[in-house]
Amino acid sequence: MNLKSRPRPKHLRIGEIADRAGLRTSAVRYYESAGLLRHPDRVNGRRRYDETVLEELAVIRLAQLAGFTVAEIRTLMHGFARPTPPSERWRKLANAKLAEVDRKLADLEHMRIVLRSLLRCECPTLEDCARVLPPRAASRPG
Amino acid sequence: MNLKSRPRPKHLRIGEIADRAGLRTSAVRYYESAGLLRHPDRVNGRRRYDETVLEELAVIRLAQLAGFTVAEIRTLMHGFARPTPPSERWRKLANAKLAEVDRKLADLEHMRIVLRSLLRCECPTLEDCARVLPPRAASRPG
DNA sequence: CTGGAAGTTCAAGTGAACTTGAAATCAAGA
DNA sequence: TCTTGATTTCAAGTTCACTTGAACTTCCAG
Repeated sequence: MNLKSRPRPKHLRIGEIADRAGLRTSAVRYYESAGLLRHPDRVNGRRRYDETVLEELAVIRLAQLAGFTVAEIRTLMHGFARPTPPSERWRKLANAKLAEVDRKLADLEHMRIVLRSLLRCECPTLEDCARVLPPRAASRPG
Repeated sequence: MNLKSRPRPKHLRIGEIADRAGLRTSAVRYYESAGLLRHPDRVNGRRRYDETVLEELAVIRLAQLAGFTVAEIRTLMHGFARPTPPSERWRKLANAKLAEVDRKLADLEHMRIVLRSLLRCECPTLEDCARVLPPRAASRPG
């Protein structure tokens, strides 16, 4: 039989996985405990991975770049009844996240405006600077 | 003497201060303990304020709207040799903050781009979505 | 066999800006 | 006086994504 020709799955320890993914081993263990990665096989108590875990870590990274929290990534990866295509998974989560990102963007743009005006300030006291503010808590217009 | 005509400083308790500022009393105490507000007079152990504290709270709020942390606000309000005009105080802090805000803005813009592309995803698996990512940790280009 | 690197678990620490809880005190109206 | 509500202090909890520390165990080269 052609046992040799079949590429047998190299078993990798957590240190090598972490290195290849640019993570600390503690992060890999954390992802496992947080339900992002499933429990890998163990050899004498130590985790043994095959290379597919690197793809799962890449998914995690992609989702992080998109701003998703660990809880959201868990939903994304394991929170759907079986064969749910990525398109639907993303749609379920990305719209809300987009709205969230847009809110944060607006906040930061506002900060920029405030900061620029503060840099042009000529008030005699700090209290004078603050007098331009709306009387009370009016951060979100009713 | 015209004692009546002189507006005597109404002494306000912490609850009223908090209400007028749109804060919780716990926040006002926190600001005091964090060195943003000085220790007010006490009557029978309870804090008594005059209305000027509302202006200091307005300064705090302004600074928060600009994105400053509590530590930075403390510097702003009490971290300068005495008669330092606001212009100089703001300048010392606002430039760095502006750079910080711009970095966060860029991060969020990037998230937006990623999210929009995910919403257009047609990959058969999540792992395929992630294949477009740069091989390893390349978040900041060298 | 030995030493050191790498692995294990579990609890606790990090930072930011407050909030909450507990237990006690105080003011004021019925 | 009773009772309610506001206040006090202090420590600890909250959220997030990990990291760190302590105390062991296991693997591997020499």
